[in-house]
Amino acid sequence: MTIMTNTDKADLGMLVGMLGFALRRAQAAVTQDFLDRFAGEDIRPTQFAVLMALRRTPGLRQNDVSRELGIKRTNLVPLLDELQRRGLAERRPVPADRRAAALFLTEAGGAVLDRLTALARAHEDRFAGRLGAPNRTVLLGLLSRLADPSFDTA
Amino acid sequence: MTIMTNTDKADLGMLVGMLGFALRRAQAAVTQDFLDRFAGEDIRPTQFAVLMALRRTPGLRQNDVSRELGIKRTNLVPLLDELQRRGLAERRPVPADRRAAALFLTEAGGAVLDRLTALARAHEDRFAGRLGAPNRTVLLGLLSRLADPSFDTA
DNA sequence: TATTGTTATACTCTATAACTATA
DNA sequence: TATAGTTATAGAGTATAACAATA
Repeated sequence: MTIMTNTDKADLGMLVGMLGFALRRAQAAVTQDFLDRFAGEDIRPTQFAVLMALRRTPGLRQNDVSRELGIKRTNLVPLLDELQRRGLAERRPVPADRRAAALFLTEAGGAVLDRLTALARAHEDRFAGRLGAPNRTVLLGLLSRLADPSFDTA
Repeated sequence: MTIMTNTDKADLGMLVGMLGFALRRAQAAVTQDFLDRFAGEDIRPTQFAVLMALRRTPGLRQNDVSRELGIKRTNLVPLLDELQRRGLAERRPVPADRRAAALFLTEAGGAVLDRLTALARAHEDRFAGRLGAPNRTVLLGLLSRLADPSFDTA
């Protein structure tokens, strides 16, 4: 009896037709490009998302940020500790609720975020180029639809 | 001076228009559904991918599997240890290269994979329903294009 | 009683260096 | 010298339970 072996490239078969697998590969490519570009600023994707949220909506509470960005409250604490340690964001007391902390970009944080935004634009442009700009819009729509359970019964 | 606060839902602004963020949210939704459905079989996405690859291409070497699926060789070892411990897959010596191990589904592994495939089909159907079947095909095409650097200069 | 932020902790995923046995 | 598989380990990312202060 001969033992069958196969040293060819794996034929992934129906695996490549599965959404989860396709998403994983696409996200790996996009995340790697992000990490390369942002390495010099030492900013991770989640930190960038928080800074963006604070620019768009100053005064957010930690609770809001964690809920909207899908970060557990408990994991947001050390992330904010570091942004604060680096002088990019700050927690301010909320007079109306002394349990809460309102979050703001510092002036330095705003300047850094300006640089980061330029990096992010080049990052987005790379993948817009890979897709074609109209397809990028299509993709964003389909991805948000994937994440939205309200389309389940439709 | 009044301290401005904002307890509304965060306006995520241009964050929702970023591919990385959209991919993260979509993948979270898809992965959660996968984990829910596969919890009873105690199979994780990566384990499932390996089993699928072994069905499609019996006799693959660990090196091939790790390269094609994007798993580090080193992390594949404990994964295979467990599949083997549970009697779902096995390593067989390769006469032509005594360093290598050829990977195969066991009979029990094949039977389990039949069940898993049915779960996977229902899983895929949920999101096909969320998108509409034609859109699912469009999405898969755009995702594979995102992951393919050969489109960079095109 | 419930909520906000916090601490401590654990589990998964991923990544690197170095070893072994073969080639 | 290089490669296949392995070991040990470290770092992210993410998860739960429980606490103090406040509502």
